[in-house]
Amino acid sequence: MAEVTLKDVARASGCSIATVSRVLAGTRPVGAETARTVREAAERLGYRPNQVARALRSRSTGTVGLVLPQITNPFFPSLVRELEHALHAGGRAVLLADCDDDPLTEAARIGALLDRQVDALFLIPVDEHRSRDAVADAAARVPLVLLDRGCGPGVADSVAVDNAAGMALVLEHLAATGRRRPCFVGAAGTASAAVERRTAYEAGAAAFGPEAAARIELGDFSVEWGRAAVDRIWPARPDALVCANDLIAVGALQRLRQLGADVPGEIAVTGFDDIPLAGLADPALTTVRQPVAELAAEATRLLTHRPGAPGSRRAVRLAPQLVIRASSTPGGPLIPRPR
Amino acid sequence: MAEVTLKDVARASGCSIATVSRVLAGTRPVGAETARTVREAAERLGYRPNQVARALRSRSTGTVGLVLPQITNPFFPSLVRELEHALHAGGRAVLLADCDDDPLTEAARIGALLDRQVDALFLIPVDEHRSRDAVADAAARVPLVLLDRGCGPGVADSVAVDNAAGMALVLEHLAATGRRRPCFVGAAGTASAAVERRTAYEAGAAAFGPEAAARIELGDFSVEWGRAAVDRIWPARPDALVCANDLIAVGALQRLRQLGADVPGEIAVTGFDDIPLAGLADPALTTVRQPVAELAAEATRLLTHRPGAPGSRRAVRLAPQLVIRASSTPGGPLIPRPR
DNA sequence: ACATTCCCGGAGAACGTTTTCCCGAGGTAC
DNA sequence: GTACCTCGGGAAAACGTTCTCCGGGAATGT
Repeated sequence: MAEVTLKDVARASGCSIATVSRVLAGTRPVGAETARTVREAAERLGYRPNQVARALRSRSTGTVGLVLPQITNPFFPSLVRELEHALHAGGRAVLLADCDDDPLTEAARIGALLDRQVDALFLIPVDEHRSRDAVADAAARVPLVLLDRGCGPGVADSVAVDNAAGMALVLEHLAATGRRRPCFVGAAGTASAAVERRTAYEAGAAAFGPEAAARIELGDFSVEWGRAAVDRIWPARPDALVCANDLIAVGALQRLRQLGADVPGEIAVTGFDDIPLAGLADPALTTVRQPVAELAAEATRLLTHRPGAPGSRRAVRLAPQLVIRASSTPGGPLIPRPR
Repeated sequence: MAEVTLKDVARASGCSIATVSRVLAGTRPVGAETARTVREAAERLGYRPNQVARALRSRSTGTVGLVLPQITNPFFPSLVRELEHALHAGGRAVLLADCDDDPLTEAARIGALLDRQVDALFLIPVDEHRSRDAVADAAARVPLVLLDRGCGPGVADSVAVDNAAGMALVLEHLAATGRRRPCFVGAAGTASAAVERRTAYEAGAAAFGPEAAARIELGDFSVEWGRAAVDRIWPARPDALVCANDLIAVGALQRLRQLGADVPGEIAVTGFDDIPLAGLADPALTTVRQPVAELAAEATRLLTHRPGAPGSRRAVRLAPQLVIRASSTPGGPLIPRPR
């Protein structure tokens, strides 16, 4: 029951440690007969290579750190899931670090992971600016892929949804279903998602007339803000509420219902991200689905492809998908258009 | 920029590797003067101990595996968060493994984590029975704490909420607010949470009369089942729907609304777990809050306290808390009673 | 027949720590 | 003065791999 090592297998199979290692790792051709003997002995003894020793010698732990602001943010679990599966499929393990939305904790966690010799880092930065130094330092030491949110230009490779395209899909849909007076409920601050979605709204809303692009309320990415925003907006009677994420939209739906507004009859509401909650809201929320599996696949692809050339940072943007549900379609959900 | 090792610090401070190690690890008293020199050199060079080498030598990685069925299950993220914080506070790191609700994947993940020499495992088993062998094997190798769900008696230490107490709180509350005809919507199968909550309902419902304990519908722990269950139950016009978890309850709320039922006027609905969605449902869901932080604290306490005596498995049960919201109180939420 | 290559396998260094063992200096007890 | 601690410190083993180097034999070429 005690650990069986290469030495044990070597002794049992009557050859040297080096040979056993070569057979099991397949790093160099070995005579067919000896290979058979070794494999049999390894099997019989139940040998499992010690990954720590392997890591020390080969300078690669087969471990990737995953640093995120708050696992309780409802958008992250599905992303974590996909990343975990993608990495485990490649035989790598995931060291998880939750930052509690605090840049200092984030820096500490990154340091702890680096001390543990992670081969690479997946990181969703807490803050566009305040995460930057720690992220840049880390990116200088290991391959690092930024996910979902940016962290200043040229700091590291990044993979994210194309926020502008998503917002365009929403506005296009609203226009096609006859909405005329949209209004945007977004988040203040410099987080990339907040900025990109806001500016994309401004750009796209021009098609609804000059004043539509100006109907913007900014708070944060929370349900509470969604509720509060409705109180500020509803008197102006917009016929569509474009929310910067699903939490805001859910809050808006709740408050609109309290006020007796008819969604989607009087006013359409849309979200962004397609968190699980979106489909469960009442009415079910029209939203922009992030291509989570593709994000994960692209992220893992990035870190295998890049040894660490510091010159060219890559920023991959993936196409989102519009998910049309009841909150924007009086006659019930439509079939999403192909794009 | 290349890794600075003990050897470098030794050279810079003019003493031996052993001494440096002793100073930095504090394992043996060292002369005050040398200690100062060493610490200064370490600081100046920016020395960070290589955790992999440390792990190899000391046979302890300072790493704990966390194995769970599905990170996308809305109850888990907060638990993961608390566990992660509790462990990181102790200087340990978390290797995350998501099993995709599949016992085979679970066994593979457990094996992968053991190969990585985790010091211990936190595990939420996928299935009461089909997880058992893999869990028992793992528990024989490292300290293992079962969380939230059981896995047969005597397999490993476990920490979970006291489901019976939670269900009792619910029934007590319903009785106190005048409900007379409760009905239970639970999950079939042998999962410990499903069984315990079901039997606790049966025991507690006896106070409502003999037929109340028999009003039980069993499906699974999903929103869909909650919706479906309402269709089977509503014709009998119960005045309270006791759901085995929040997802079921949310599904029930949705369907009841579609049917035009008045919640909580005509019928109260309660859940279990207090997932984030519970507070956002409409009406907000009365439910039983799991003491997530305490679960995590107790779990970490268990694995430090127990070297691995195979004789006595400990099963810790923690008291839940009733969270009273609008779904069970016609006059708006009451103040939760102290207990 | 001899040089060259190739193939298979072993001995041992290396990875960066922790820890055991040892040594010398200085103090104390007799 | 000798015996015996204690204390600060160094040399080197050990952890379990991977990988480099080396050697012996067979095969091939001239």
